[in-house]
Amino acid sequence: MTRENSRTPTEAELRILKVLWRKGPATARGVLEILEDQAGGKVGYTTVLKMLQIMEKKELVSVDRSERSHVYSPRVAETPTLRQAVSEFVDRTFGGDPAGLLVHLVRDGRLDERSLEELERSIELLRRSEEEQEDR
Amino acid sequence: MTRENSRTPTEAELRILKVLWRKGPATARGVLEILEDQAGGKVGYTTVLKMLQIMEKKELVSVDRSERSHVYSPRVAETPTLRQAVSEFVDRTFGGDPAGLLVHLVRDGRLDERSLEELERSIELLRRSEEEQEDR
DNA sequence: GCTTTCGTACTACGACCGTCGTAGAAAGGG
DNA sequence: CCCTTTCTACGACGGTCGTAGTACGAAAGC
Repeated sequence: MTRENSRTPTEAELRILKVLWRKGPATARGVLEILEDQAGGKVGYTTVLKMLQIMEKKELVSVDRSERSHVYSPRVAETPTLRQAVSEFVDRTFGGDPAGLLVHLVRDGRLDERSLEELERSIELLRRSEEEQEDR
Repeated sequence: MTRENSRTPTEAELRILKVLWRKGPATARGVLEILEDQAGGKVGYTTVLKMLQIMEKKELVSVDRSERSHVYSPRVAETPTLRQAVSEFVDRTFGGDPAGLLVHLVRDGRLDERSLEELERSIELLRRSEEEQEDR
């Protein structure tokens, strides 16, 4: 399977993107430091740098080379990226039908009350937007 | 990262497992035929065979070699496998918090009205069961 | 019996993934 | 000016993934 050009970021790429989404533009060292903080992740500096360079090639990040320390910024937004990841996962794992996934999720008991409320809000929002479409 | 020994099946492995879950024990050719039926998937016979052999090594399937044509059976059950896949995905993509995933799912507009209603029912059910626990 | 068909075993390959080592440029301190 | 630190660039490596070619034996057909 000739790897499709636009796939979801890999695991390591996503870890880095999350840092950039939270912190905004950062240098390789900046990303490294945050990565090291979280959950015993010992990574080499050059590893992070290489990752960022690869991600630039994939157009996941942009880079400002005007200073000696290059500054990387996310080039993809969080929401669509995650949306695509979900969509791909649903396709691969549940043949494109989200219902099965939902059953697993809700039954897992990992949702707290706040999450449930937000979920209900989302449902209402979706219903309303669909009504609008029908009214047209 | 020394790949953990018990990870979720890969994409191709999952495709094959799905066949075995639906059809029960099958030969390499049997699996191939079903795979070819669905969605223009042209695969080589030896590819499927190799996959099955790898999956045996990973203990995803068991094999009966008493006949010339080896017969493969799934060795992992569907529900826990999918559950694990979901869990891994939630960890990787949403840092272990399923709420974000749900929001994406709902917003994706891939859920029809029936699914939404079922989801709401599940939420209510979950709330009630949690109340019970608190009452104890 | 001889040939054609069908099955498994073995090997390989290209792509990607995550990880670094090392080399060399650049900046800054003394 | 030289030395140390701090960057980037380049290349490599061990692993997995998906795919398949080829070899060879066993079975089946004639």
